[in-house]
Amino acid sequence: MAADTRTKIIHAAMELFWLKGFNSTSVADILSRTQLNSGSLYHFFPGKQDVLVGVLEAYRDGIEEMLLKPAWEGVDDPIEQIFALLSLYRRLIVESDCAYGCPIGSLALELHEPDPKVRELLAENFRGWTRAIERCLDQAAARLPHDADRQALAEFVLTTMEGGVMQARTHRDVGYFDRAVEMLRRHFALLEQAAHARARTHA
Amino acid sequence: MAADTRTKIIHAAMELFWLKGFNSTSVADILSRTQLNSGSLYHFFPGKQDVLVGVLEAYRDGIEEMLLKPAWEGVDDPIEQIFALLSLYRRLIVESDCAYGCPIGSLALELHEPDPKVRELLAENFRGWTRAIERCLDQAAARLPHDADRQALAEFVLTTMEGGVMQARTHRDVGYFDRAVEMLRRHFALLEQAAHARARTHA
DNA sequence: GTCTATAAAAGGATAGAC
DNA sequence: GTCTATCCTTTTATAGAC
Repeated sequence: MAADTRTKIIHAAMELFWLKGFNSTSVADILSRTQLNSGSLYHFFPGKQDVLVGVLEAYRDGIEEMLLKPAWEGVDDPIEQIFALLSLYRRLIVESDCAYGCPIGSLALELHEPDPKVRELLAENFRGWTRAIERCLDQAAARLPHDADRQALAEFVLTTMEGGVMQARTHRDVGYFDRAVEMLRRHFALLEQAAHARARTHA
Repeated sequence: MAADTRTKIIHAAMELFWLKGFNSTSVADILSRTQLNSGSLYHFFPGKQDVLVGVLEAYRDGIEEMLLKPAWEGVDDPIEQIFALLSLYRRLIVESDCAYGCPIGSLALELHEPDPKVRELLAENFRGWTRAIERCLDQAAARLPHDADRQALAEFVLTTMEGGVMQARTHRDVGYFDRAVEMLRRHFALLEQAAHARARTHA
């Protein structure tokens, strides 16, 4: 089915905000890419800010289908699902010649005084991401120390992704991302070891 | 001594780029804050982009005096120096009501097609930061597993800081930063344990 | 719902006197 | 080195016909 006008605008803006950022994307850019006219855009959106709201809602609502499902294709182990998601980001980095930036993270740092709706949507996007990781950790709970803070650990996976993406992009070298992920893997290995050791002690 | 014009511009731009970002800071903003006129700025800088270069050079050249020295006041243990630096960021987050963003990280994600000079300066800033951490790790080498990759570990400290700052800012809650740092602390604790265990085995 | 034309403002940068 | 005035472009947004 041909996308309706509103959807076309959201998708074009999604890509442009990702490629150039919010401030560097003009309404004219969006119109030119969609082959629409000013009147159409302002019929659906009061202003550019509202297009951003639509884009952030689309990211939030698409996390399952557009991000997690592709990343977890054929991966069953919950811990490996976490690293499979990180591998997907690695692919995006490589495919963009290390110019990739997480669209949510980039917007979160670009917008210095976002209106409350925008800020809340950025936070919702992060929460959706970390909750997905948290579900993996819950499934793997038996392999982790029982006092492990799974929420904090899930947030730390996001921390690793965002920090790794930022450095890979800045240095234009995916090695920075790889090493960050490797550190996280080592952390999980140490946690699983600690859980084992403790289990043995109490056996 | 009264700062000369060039310095005044750099300092004003430094603060404005940090508060509002590069694209959202106009030349007029800089002029208004410095009480200077357009002619003065363009006498010292060919354009706005070049002011940015000056700002990034100032950050790079000031890392020791402006960042590390204050952070490490009275802290001798090299591992504790790492966490003292992170504590300084925590203070900045709290003092800004959780609106704080790392100026380098924010610019690194805001500027999507930076010219080579700007990109290289962003990278140099990150390198200066991670090298400082690496020096701490070198001093603490005996307490870490001997096969520990200290460069990767130093980069991971930056990863933690940047990811933690980004989430604290987005959620407007310093707890996100605290939990990221706590995870890192746990990682260091596990590393020191592993180093100990191995040392005992080989004794 | 979409089109064209255009208003209204902001932004980067320059010119030329002093 | 600094001042004022101003050019030119880009940008967001609106008006009103269709």
